[in-house]
Amino acid sequence: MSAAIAEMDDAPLTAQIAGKIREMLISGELAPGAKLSEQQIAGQFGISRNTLREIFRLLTSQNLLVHIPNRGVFVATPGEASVVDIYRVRHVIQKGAVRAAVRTHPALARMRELLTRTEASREAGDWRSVGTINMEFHRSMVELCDSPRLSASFELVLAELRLVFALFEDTAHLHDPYIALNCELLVLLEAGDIEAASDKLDAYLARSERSVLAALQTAKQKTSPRL
Amino acid sequence: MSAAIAEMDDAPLTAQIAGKIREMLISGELAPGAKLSEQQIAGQFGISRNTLREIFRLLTSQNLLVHIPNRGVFVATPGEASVVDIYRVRHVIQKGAVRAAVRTHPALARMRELLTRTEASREAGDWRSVGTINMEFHRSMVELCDSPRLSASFELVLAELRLVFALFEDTAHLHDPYIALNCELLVLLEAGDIEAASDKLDAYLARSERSVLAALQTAKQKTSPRL
DNA sequence: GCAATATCGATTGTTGAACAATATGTGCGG
DNA sequence: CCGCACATATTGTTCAACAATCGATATTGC
Repeated sequence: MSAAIAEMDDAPLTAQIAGKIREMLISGELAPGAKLSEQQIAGQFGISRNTLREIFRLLTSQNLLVHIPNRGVFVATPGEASVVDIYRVRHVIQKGAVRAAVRTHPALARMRELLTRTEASREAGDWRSVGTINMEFHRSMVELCDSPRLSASFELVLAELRLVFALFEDTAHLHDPYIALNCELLVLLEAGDIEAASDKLDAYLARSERSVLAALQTAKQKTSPRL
Repeated sequence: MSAAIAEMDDAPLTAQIAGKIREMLISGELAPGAKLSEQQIAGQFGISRNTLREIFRLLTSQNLLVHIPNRGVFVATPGEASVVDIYRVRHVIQKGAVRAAVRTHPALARMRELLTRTEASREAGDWRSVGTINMEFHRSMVELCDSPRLSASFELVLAELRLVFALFEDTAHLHDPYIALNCELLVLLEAGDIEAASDKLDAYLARSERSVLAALQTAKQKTSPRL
């Protein structure tokens, strides 16, 4: 009945907690660079240290945590190099997706639906939601490839990118200008104009990367003026 | 003294064993579909069950093992769907690499070197080595992107592909025809002819995929005539 | 005899405690 | 001020145990 939001009872304990920690990471609840003490986190979630270590291994393999031997695990702190790399991956994979696009693909319909929901969230001023849906939009775009492995790889970098966004507090202006670009891109895809869509994607990614890098720059200045 | 072959002492125990198991997987020592009992494997390597579970999580996240809750972990058995998907990923990523190629990139030199070593191994009749070097060749190609994350993703599917090769016994004819194609492709890249190189890559991948699928078909018939 | 069910056994899931190995921090002496 | 020994805390790893779950076997009823 009320099992609407988060009710994954049956899933193995490690998956549950891993999901929770993942949520805390991309929501910024766990600050980047923070050290995650095994003892403390294990106590906090009421699980054993051994079980937690399995979870840490999982999240580390997803680039959300960094594991330094004999030192512990830390929340990853994506720097400019990571952002550049992430957008390089996006460029390759998403361009491949656009090239593989066919007009009848269900992913296009999903993208259209997400776009309307974005509009709604934007008018409601829910920028947090706008960011989430925007991510989903691009995730769906990659599904044009019909490749589970490619989608999985892409999801990895998207999660990492959300970690970057968690560094900022004001995400509004980071998403706002791109809704329109998303819309234009989708129209081109629905029309089957691969060439134009590809160019539009280039523009989108270049512009997005620049603004993320800029925001990262200012954010870094605020948190640590020197070093 | 005799510390020639495998002596990674300092690395954490889990990394060591994980590497060993990984080797056993891609060398076919652990047959696809085989169940890996925690107790047995842990005893075999003289490590604890807890430590082994961390390793299993790692290899599972790399698609080399399949983890079924409350059932255990099994060596992944890539089927036709996996092969098709793997080549889809290769298509997207490697095409992106070719597009990003610049004539002065060090990866090109490495590819050239690997090609000569392939020739040597081929004449020596060491097909096992030919396969390994061929993988390295394509791995280097992806490094044209200068993207650690893209390289990591690609390495994942390559490892899985080697798992497929482990299903066959006669890998000679699977690599032989492609040495020449690799060479032609490299020549085009060195000449800076992106367009031609891209086409050549398409041909390579299409042909390789077909032969792998064919080999998989016959291999499956031999192991399990029905079902 | 055969199908549905109950039971049993083995394996995985998870825990807690223990010890070794390693890094961090502290104080001492030079 | 610098380097070195020591104390401390955390991670790395193991072990033993118990709960939960799955598969197979044995039982029961028809």
